[in-house]
Amino acid sequence: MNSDFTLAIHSLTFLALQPDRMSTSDAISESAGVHPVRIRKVLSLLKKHGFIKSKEGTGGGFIFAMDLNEVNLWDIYKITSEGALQPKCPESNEKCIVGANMQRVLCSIFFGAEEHMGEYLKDYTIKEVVELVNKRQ
Amino acid sequence: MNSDFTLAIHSLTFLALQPDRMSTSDAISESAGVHPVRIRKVLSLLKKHGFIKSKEGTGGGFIFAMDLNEVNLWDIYKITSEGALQPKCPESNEKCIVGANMQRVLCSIFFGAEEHMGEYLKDYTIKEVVELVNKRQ
DNA sequence: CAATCTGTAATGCTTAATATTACAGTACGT
DNA sequence: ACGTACTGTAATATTAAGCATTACAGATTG
Repeated sequence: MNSDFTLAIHSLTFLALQPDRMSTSDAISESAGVHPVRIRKVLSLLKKHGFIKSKEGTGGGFIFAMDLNEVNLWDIYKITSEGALQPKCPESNEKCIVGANMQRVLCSIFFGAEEHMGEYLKDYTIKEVVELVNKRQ
Repeated sequence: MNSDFTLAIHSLTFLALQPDRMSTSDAISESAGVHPVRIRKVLSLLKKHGFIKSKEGTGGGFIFAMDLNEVNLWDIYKITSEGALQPKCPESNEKCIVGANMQRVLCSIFFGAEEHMGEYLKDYTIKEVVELVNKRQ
């Protein structure tokens, strides 16, 4: 699984716990244990989709822009990892009935699998992730 | 998604269409467009779990060992890719409540996602994959 | 105008996936 | 018995993907 997805969840959860002030990419990256530039790349995506707001300059940073209940993991998956389940089939042999059709069949099956997983992920909002994180401190 | 999974499906589908004779790793690898050694590695796994039988020497190869209805994609997923959905979380910051708990929370969520996807994959047997492959020749 | 941020491109590094080579072991045909 | 055609697997090389790092422009504040 793409780690952009987990970094996005991590970042949003972090921001959810700081609802009143801006958090810097440095602070989030320190919490997540990755490079600040990587966090900014992920946050840039989240901003583009309206989940967070950002502000440049001194005292700037990132802050949640929606209600915690409105954001679920499927939303985040879609923007960070859609298609990640799809198998990267090599060029298979068109002369063979299996080779010629397998890619089409698998793509359709995996697309369904992703949709199915989506139903599961929709049940987790950031609010619930925050609660789970808070449970054992 | 791990390509061992799709190669296993490809191989089993190939064998399903040759129920009466043995197929060589060369023939399967040509159909799948990958190196024979890689196919043998995957087939070795399938054999270990009883899905296929193999025979060495002249006229040898691989052949299906079960009923096509008995093998579903979840069975294959489990032996080739179990845990593939799990995020590879970097060492996050234990001093931060988010960093300290996120991995545990995500692991549990992703485990659930995999189980959920399993319910979907169980509905596809190799027999059905064969039928889908045959549909448009 | 100096300090502190975001935003993003470019480059380098590290690890995972895959291909390739090599060779031992097994079965068959003659 | 011996050459040929296979599987089985380890070791190595190559390629691709993921990620870190560097660099720097632009925005904002005091």
